[in-house]
Order: sequence, then C-alpha cells, then structure tokens
Amino acid sequence: MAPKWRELADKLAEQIKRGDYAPGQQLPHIRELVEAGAGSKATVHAAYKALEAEGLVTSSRGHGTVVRQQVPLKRLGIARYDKAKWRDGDEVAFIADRVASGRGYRRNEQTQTVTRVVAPPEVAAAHGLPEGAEVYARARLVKEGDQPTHTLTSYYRPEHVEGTRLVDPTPGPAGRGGGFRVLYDAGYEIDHMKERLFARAATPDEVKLLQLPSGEPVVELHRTTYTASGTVVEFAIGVHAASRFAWEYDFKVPDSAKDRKGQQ
Amino acid sequence: MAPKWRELADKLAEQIKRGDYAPGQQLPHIRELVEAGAGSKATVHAAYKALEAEGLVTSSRGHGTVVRQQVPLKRLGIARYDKAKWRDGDEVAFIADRVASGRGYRRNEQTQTVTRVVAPPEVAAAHGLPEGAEVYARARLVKEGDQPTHTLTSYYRPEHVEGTRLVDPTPGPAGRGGGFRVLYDAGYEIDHMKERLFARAATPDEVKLLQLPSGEPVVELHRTTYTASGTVVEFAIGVHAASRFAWEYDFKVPDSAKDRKGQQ
DNA sequence: TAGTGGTCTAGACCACTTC
DNA sequence: AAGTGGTCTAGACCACTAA
Repeated sequence: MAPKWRELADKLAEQIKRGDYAPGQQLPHIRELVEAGAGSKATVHAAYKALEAEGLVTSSRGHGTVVRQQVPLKRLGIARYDKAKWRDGDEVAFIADRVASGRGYRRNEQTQTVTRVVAPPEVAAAHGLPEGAEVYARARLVKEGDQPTHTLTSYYRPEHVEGTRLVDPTPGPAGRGGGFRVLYDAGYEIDHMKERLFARAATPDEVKLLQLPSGEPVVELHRTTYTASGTVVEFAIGVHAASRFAWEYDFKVPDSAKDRKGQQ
Repeated sequence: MAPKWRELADKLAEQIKRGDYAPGQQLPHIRELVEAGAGSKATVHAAYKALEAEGLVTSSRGHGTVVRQQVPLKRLGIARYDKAKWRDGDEVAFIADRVASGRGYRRNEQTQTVTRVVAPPEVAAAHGLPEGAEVYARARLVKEGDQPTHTLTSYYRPEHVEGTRLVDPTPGPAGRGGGFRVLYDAGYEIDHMKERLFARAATPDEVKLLQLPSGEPVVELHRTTYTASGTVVEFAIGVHAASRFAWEYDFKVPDSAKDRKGQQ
C-alpha cells in the first residue's frame, strides 16, 4: 500500500496528464482537499511537494498551486560556434543562438565578473597547468528576460588573455564577436572542442541563483576549446536549468579498422 | 530567516562536504537530533529528505541514513559505436563499453522484450513514417550487477528487421555483434548518428524501475541512426540514471564560410 | 483583511531490519 | 523485541499576495 500522499499525488498527476488541469491552471487549494477528506494538511502538502519535485506544478504563497508551463527546449547544436558568426560578423555565439531560436535579444541579459584566481583542480587539469597556477575566470549569469537560464564560467591562461578585452571587467559580452573573437585577434584561433555533459540535482545555491522550481535538475557542461596545434585556450563550465535546454550532436560512426583517427 | 529544516540540512551538508561524515557513514539518527533539540521529528525528517533530494544521502528503514557513495561517472564517447567492435569482432557495443571502463561483464545483466507497436508520434517523426504506422520496439533494461543503470528502447521499421534475430524475443543481446551487426548483415550498414540529450526529474515509474535514490534526475538520450544514403534504420530512446553517466563529444569548430557542410 | 502555501510541534502508529 | 526511518493527524502560527 502506497502512502496516502503518494496516492493523492499520483491521482493528481494523472489528472494533469489527462488535461483535466491545463498548464497555468490552478490545482485545488490545500485546504479544500483537506475538507474534502483527502487527509490532513501535512499529507496534502506532501503530495503537492512531490508533484513539484516531479516538475509538474509550482506552488507559491498567496497564489496557489498551478500546473507548470512547458517551455520549449532550446536545442543547442555545434552550429552555435560557427566561426562565420563571430569572426566575420558581430554576433556573440550565445546571442546568435538565441536569435536563431526566434527569441529576441535584450540588453543586460548577461552579467559577468572577471577575476584572477587559483585554478580549481579540474581547471588546472584541463589547461595542463600545475596545481596552484593562476587563471582568469570569467563568470556569466545568462538570463532570458527575467529568468536566469544558465551560468557559464570560462577559464583562460593569463598569457593568452592579459591585456585583452577579456580581462576588462565591464559588464556585458566581451565586445564584438565575444570571447572567441578576442582570442582570434590575439592569435589563438580556436579549432576544435570537447564537450562533456552530465546531470545532477541542483544545490541549494543553484536553486536560488537560477530560480529553479523545486526538484528541477541541472546539466553541467564542461567545454574544452583547442587551437589547431592542440593548445587549450579556454575551459568553461556551464550550469544549465535542465528544463530549458537540449543538446544535439551529429557524428559519423567511427571505424577504427579503416580510419585510425575516428571523428576528431 | 530560512526554515529550521533548511538550516539543519545546510549544516549537515556542510559537515558532509567537510568530510565529518565520510561516504558510507551514518548520519545521526533522527530521534537523536530530536533529543538534542534540533526540532520535532517532522522537522528533522524534512531536513533529511532535503539532503536526499540533493543527492547527498540515502535513508532506509531499519538501517539509518548514510552518506552516498559517489559512483564514478561512466564516460560515454562515440568510440563505443566503433564498427570494428561489432562488425569485425563479437562485441556488443554496450558490453565493449563496459569492458573498456574496467568493469566486468556478467550474463543476464540485460533483459529485453520485443513487441510490434503503433509508433509513438516522436518515433514516427524520426523514421519519417505516417501517424499510426507500426514499428518494432526492442526494450532493454540494462543493469550493472544488481543495479539498473538505464533503459534503452530501439525502434525499427518492420521492413528492415522482419525475419532477423532482432525480432526474436529471446532475452539477452541480439547475438554476436548486437543490433548494428544484424542491420549490417541485412544490408543496412549504419553510417552516421544524431544524439540529442536532455535531463529532467524522474517519474515515479522510473524511480521504481531504475531504483533511483529520491531526487535523482534522469537523462534522456534520443539517438537516430542513419545509413550512408540517409535512411533512418534505428531510433532509440534511453533513460539513464543521471549519477552514473557522462557524455563526451569531440568536434571541429564549424566554419560555414569555408566549409558548407560543417562536421557531419 | 482574507486567503494562499509553508513551517512546526507533540504524539501515535506503521513498515522494515536486525538481533 | 528493539531500533530504524516513514506516515499521519490536529492544530497553531508564519510569510506572502491580492483586493
């Protein structure tokens, strides 16, 4: 026998999926269900909390509990890094991407801070630096309108970026073409990348910073960017609200028997 | 002022991160903290539940609450699809991958069912089939030892697989070389793929099936596999326990100005 | 001010595990 | 039987929102 709160949550979840409660619509108030004999207030509350953790509803004091709108996933393909955009044009990769998905660009949707810090172990490893080496950390919080969507922190080696716009702590994107353009102008043209992704529960800090609904996971993206000669010029860590993004990769099926290097 | 349960959870989380409680070690029992004045039983329980949702601990009746072991992420690169493995050798892609990561292979770690079903909308779209068309669905639940790690359901067009081993509902991998080998033998050599990933909270069904700790998210992987001529021969949906996997992709930075097709 | 969800308590009882 | 976490109640009170 499942707990009472679980049964209530399942019943409501089914009604939501059936469409009895449309997105944006209110669920019955907690006290109504209590009066209707669904259980004590704590029990009904537990059911609502479970629905929230499963991503179906959001509750807020004073308002009530409403069925969550499904925001369309923003698909991120490698085309967002297209050199033509930032080398030949003015666009910054992340903005170009947003324009492509039909959402307008507004100013002040990105805040950033640039600091010189001792490289965290993972960063040092990615850059091939010894423990304790210093790097520049460029941390951005990217929003879509009022809603934060992800953070992105890029780590650069000082000798690559010192004296460039990248270490200028002015808010906003790093000028025309963004960070890759700055590296390009400094003689470091990016050539290939490695992206590594995994998902996990959000920490309390991330819940606050990204304004995540309770229970929404995050996706961490670790991106290593190389020049043609294999030098790492950027290592970046992104933390994304999971409900807003999907990643897409196209590749040829590798065949080590005839093509030693595979898909590099 | 944060709620009492949140403050308690934060305090315990910090102690866990500091190492005061090592992985595998027990946290104080709920009743101990109640006696110590941390709050009522419900309050302490709420704190423990939050820690569980954040992936830090797991609780179980009769035992107690212990700090979660961090299982190393299994890194999935595209090398797991290497043709040499399944075309020239005997390995099945997913097994080869496991061997490569140093974990032994045991029999009966995969269960499967094959059924002929009306294609769900997404599947029909991927295969370019009209609504209502039928496909073969080959559903597997993959385990590592006793622990389920992910489900993987492949959808095939009947004309590609009818009469092959793939529609034989015998448990276990589809014989030597696995599914791609069967398609290869039937004249459909796979050539390139598209993988699409996103994360979300687990549904109650998935929590049960994959034996997920409370709060652990899942990663959905949608894989479309093409022949050289562009025919879709497999569309697969995987649901992965997030704490067990990371995905890695290497690619060249695209340059539409000089190379029209990018990295396909 | 009235109504919403959220927190907290004290205590009873249940489900599961170990001895 | 004893000890663990989990559920449930009844009721008080708090925090936030809207009219």
